[in-house]
Amino acid sequence: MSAELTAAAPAAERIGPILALLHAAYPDARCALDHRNALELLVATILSAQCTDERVNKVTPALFARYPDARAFAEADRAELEEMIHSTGFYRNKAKNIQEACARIVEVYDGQVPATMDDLLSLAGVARKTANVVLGTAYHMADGIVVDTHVKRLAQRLGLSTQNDPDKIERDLQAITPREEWIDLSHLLIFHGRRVCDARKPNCPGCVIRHLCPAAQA
DNA sequence: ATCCCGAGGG
DNA sequence: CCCTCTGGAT
Repeated sequence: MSAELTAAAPAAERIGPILALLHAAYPDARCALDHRNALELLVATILSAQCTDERVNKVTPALFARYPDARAFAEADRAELEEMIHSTGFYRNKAKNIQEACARIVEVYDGQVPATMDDLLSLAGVARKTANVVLGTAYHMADGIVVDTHVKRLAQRLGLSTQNDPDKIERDLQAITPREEWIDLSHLLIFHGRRVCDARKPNCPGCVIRHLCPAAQA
């Protein structure tokens, strides 16, 4: 007889099937921010705050052509940089953070984006979410799990965490997810969040993991 | 808790 | 009009 897993099962038991079903649904899940190196990914991720990746990808080609390295960003004219990233929102904070972060990368890290959590967190505008993106995708050294707005929402709906603070949600996810899946987990939840488990009107009937979701609507 | 901030969708 | 988008600093 099959002990069918239900939405009422503990998160630690549901995470395996959830990962397997999402892997099957989104075999191409990956970082959606266009980039060619760690610095470009860092800048794109800072720009992605409260902004769609699609919009970030519209401004970064010209941005990366104009500013090819950390020194170029650090020495850029602030007003010109602000204009180039204006459409991503929060453009004053983002321009300031990019320039301060790049100045430190030049002065302290010899122009190379650091590859440890503590060093990344010392950069302006970089907290755990952005640091986890750079470590996981640019350096393939997942030190944590990316918890953005999609991961937060889906973790809560799926009952993988009852917390509200992203750092606490990250710890809950770490506790039930094999480390080798930490990078994929975020990409899978982000893809699913965008295509099915929308913030406004989730498409539960079309969801491949609805039978494992406490929040699923009939 | 509040501020930063544009763009797109409903 | 309102809500949301790969957040972070104060």
